[in-house]
Amino acid sequence: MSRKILVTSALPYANGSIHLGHLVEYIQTDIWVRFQKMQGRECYYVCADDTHGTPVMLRAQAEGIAPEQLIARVHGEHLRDFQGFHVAFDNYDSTHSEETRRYAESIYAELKRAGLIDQREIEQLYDPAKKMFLPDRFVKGECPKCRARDQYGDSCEVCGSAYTPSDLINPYSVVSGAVPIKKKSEHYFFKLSDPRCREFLQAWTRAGTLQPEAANKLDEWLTSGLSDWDISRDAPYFGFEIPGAPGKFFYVWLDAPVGYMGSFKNLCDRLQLDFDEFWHADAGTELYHFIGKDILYFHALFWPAMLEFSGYRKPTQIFAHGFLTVNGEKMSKSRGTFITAESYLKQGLNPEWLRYYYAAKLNGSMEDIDLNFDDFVARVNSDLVGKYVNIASRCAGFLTKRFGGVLAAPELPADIENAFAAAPEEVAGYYEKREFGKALRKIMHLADLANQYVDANKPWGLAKDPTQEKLLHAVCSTALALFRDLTLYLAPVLPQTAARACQLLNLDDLRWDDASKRLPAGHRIKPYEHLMTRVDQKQITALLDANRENMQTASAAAASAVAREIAAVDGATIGIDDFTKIDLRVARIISAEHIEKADKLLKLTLDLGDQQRTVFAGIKSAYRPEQLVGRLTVMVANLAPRKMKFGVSEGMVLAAADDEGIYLMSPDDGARPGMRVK
RNA sequence: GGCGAAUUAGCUCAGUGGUUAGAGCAGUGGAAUCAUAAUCCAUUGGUCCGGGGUUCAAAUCCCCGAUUCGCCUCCA
Repeated sequence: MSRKILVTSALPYANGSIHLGHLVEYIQTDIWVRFQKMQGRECYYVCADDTHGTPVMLRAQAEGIAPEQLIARVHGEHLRDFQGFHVAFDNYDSTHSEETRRYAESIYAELKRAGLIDQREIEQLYDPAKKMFLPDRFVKGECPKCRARDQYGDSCEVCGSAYTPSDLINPYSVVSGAVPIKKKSEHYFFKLSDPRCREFLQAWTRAGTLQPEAANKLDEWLTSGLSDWDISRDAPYFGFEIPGAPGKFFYVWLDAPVGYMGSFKNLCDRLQLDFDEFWHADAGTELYHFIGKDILYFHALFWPAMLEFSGYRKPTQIFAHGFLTVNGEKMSKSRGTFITAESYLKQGLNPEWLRYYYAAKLNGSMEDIDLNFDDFVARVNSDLVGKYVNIASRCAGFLTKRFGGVLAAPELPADIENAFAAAPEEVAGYYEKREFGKALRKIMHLADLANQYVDANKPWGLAKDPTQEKLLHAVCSTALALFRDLTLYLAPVLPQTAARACQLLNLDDLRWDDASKRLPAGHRIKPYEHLMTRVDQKQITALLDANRENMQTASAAAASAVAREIAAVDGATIGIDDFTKIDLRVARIISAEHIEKADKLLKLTLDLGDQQRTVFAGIKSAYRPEQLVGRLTVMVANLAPRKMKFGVSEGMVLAAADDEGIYLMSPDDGARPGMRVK
């Protein structure tokens, strides 16, 4: 029986644009799905926007629109970006749908009936100005260990220590700037600590459902013990209200994976498919989730447990991939070092270049992959234009001009015949295992053979000799037959180029088993039009420049939004008395040195006129010590001394900072060390 | 701090006990001129992160160290 396969990619969050990091996953999944479809398998690829949660709610407020308006707009943007990269979902839905609500509610009801839902009171930080509970990310303050300022509620970026939001010194709400208070609330928990869950997960995670590295990671988590999972959030919250629990909503991570079901149900209704055939506990069909390694926890623990104890089938396998780095550097959403899908397309870069490059780097593991733009240019130009497209380009002209576009029977030398005959199975094996890099390596080796064949037979030489007419015809027809095979193998990666090659070859479509059938003598092709242009390094430069500009605009917009929020809250202002408590002094930096093992700190010695101070400043990323020595700056002179990992810091220097950089304060000319700043 | 992963040619990567460690690209030398996109032939290049060990034999297995990156739960 032919395989029936349901495939998902992780749902992108509706609070942000699709960037090149997201695309690794969607391109990976799309290639795999296209491959399965070419094999003639019944395969569906569904996805959706993940729409619920605090960030979406707050962003909609900041924009002055309803969350529903925001998610509708973002849904359109996301779908546009995916289509731009030829990611062909069978359905792209939203978690804010009746289908998803229904499955979320029924799964919850089943878990409750199974005795796996617990209720208990917990204490959390609460924003009294905004009247809402604050997730960790929305509370900032000073690190309890090293006193670094503006640290998130979970861990310190300066000293790396982990803690809880209530440990923060001088905490403030990122939303309003108000001081959070502690408040109790009743929460609902999925009892993952229940022995039934533990036993089930121990078996499930070792049943070949995960990559070996993922299974190891899960093993660590399982042996260290699972605690219950908090699945409720208090109003105000954009999401689904929990049945029978007014003011309580499903946590976004509960209904996000349920969105896979919701989206598929929506597809079933459109195409008259049988939902149960894919989701019934005993379903004989296959279910695969492509995810990033960062959300393994949710997909390999919570999600299968939810499905198991609510009577549904579990995923056949979870395919986790690594993160994307760009030119060797980590790209981070919050830092804004990302290139959006939209800007890539707007700059006129070919989406298939990126699909090819990612595919060349992808394998079945969760290792990170690096987008190195120099390598990108070299690889795309050499492989796709130089090797692959070149074969058609150098032979199709003869066929059109000399033979009316009609093919002769191909005549392959034995070694090439053998190499190509073995390819369909080998390449298919690589695609199936998600070893795309190996697949492309093999395909490019075949392209090399095809170019060698052309070179050995020199059609341009044959063309000058009227007695060689027949051989010229055979050679060009053979080369084109090889080009057809290569197109077939590349089609999952390059759907658009493959479609245009089909036009050239006058074929309706390409199926994998066509590889065994040569184009017959007498088949007529169409005139050659160029199939792909080269990447110009200048296009890359322009792309990088464009995203730098975008980021500045974006951070400026974000800053003004924060300013509006802060201005709206009375509690955020202080009186002059509060300000005069701070003793600010002009100081001269008389020495600055690196600290062994410190990632962010420099050790400064400051001259205050009548005394010297040692201050550790988190400015290593922006300044070299030799740039600092001798210059004037401003310090807080009456800050309590603080023991830090590398010594005692006796104050702090003032600097402006955002995601882009750190800028130390300087007084105008004439200021002298020790002068008070007020 | 604990645990884990990675480190191989200028670049991107293969290679998990067995000749003299490979590929593509880049570089160098030559050939070709069909292709408004290029190719073909030859070739330079390696302390396999460092050190120690096991073994007849180590890039591969073990130990120590360096660097980078993750994870260490209610964070998307």
